[in-house]
Amino acid sequence: MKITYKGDYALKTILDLARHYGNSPVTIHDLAKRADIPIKFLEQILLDLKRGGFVESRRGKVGGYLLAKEPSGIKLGEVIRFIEGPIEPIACVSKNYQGCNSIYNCVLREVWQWVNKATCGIIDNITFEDLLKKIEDSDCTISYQI
Amino acid sequence: MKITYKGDYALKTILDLARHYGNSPVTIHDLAKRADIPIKFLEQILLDLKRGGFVESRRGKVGGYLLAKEPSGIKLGEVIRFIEGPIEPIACVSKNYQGCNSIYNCVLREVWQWVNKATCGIIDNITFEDLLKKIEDSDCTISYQI
DNA sequence: ATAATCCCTATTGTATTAGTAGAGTATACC
DNA sequence: GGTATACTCTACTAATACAATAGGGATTAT
Ligand code: FES
Ligand code: FES
Repeated sequence: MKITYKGDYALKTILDLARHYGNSPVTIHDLAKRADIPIKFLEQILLDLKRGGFVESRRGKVGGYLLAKEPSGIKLGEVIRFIEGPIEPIACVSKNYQGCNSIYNCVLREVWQWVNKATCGIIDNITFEDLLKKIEDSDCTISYQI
Repeated sequence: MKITYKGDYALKTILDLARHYGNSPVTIHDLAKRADIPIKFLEQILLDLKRGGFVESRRGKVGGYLLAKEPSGIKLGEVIRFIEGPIEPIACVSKNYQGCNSIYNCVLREVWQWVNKATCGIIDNITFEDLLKKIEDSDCTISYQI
C-alpha cells in the first residue's frame, strides 16, 4: 500500500470532522488551514468523500462540512480503499486472479497475500473514534486548540 | 508498499537464479522466457541487481547470470528495498521525520508505522531459501520442468 | 573469425499525481 | 432583494514515475 497526498489529506480531513462531530459544520477554509491542504485540492477531495457517503455538506452562509456517520462507524480502511483504490501490494493478490505463468513464482504471491492480510488487519480494525481516543489519551492534550 | 513490475520481475528473477544456485550460469534468455519478462527490460534489472551485489555475471559464450550469495543469505526485503526504494506507506513514517503541522494528525502516523512494521516483519524474515523450500513442499512439484 | 553472451546509455509513450483555474449554485442575513 | 459567504462541478496542466524499446559496444568459447 502507498498513501498518496490525496489519501493522506482525506484521512486528516475526516479526522478533523470527527473531532467536531455533533457540532456545527466546519468550513473548508478551516479544514484546509488546519491540515495545510491546498483549498482547491481539498474541494475535490471533499466532493469525493461526499459521494462516498463519508461526509455531508451545508451550503450558503454558516455552511460547511459534517461527518455523515459517527466516528465509530467509519473505519480507516473504508476511506483508504474509497480514495486510493485497492490496497494490495500487487494485483495478483486479488481472489479471482488467473495466476502467473510459472507456479514457482506463485510463492511470491503468497507473501503478498500475507502482507495484504497484515495491512488489512490494521486499517480495517481502526475507526476514527479509536483515533480520537488515542488523541485524548496522549499527553499532547495540553496544546489543544481549535 | 506497492510492488512495481520492475520489483516483481527482480524477485522472480532472483528466485529463478536461486533455483539454479550451484549450477552453471543461467542466460538472460532463459530467465526472461520463464518469467515472461521483456528481455531488454530484464537486462536493466539484472544490471541493477548486479550493482546491488545480488547477482554475478559471466560474459561471452556459455555466459549468464548467477546468484552472488546463497539463497539463505538474501532476504526478500533487501531486494525490494534496493529495487523499489523505501517501502513505508508514507514518508513521515521514517525516523527522522519532522512531524506534520498538527499533532492531531500524528495518530495517523502511528498507524502507518504499525503497517510498516508488519510489512517489514514479513519481508525481512523470508529468505529465498525459504521460498525454495516452500516450492518443494508444495504439491506442485509434479509439473517441475526447467 | 564468429556466434553467443553480457554491458550501458538514451529515448519514448503512457498513466498518475498534485495541484490550478474558473465558472456556477445555494443560503443566511440585513 | 442584494450581497457576502459558503459549497459544486468540470476542465486543464506541469511534473514525475513507470514500463518498456532502441541501438550500439565489449567479452569469451569454440
Ligand atoms: S500469481 Fe503473482 S507471482 Fe504467481
Ligand atoms: S507526521 Fe505524518 S501525519 Fe503527522
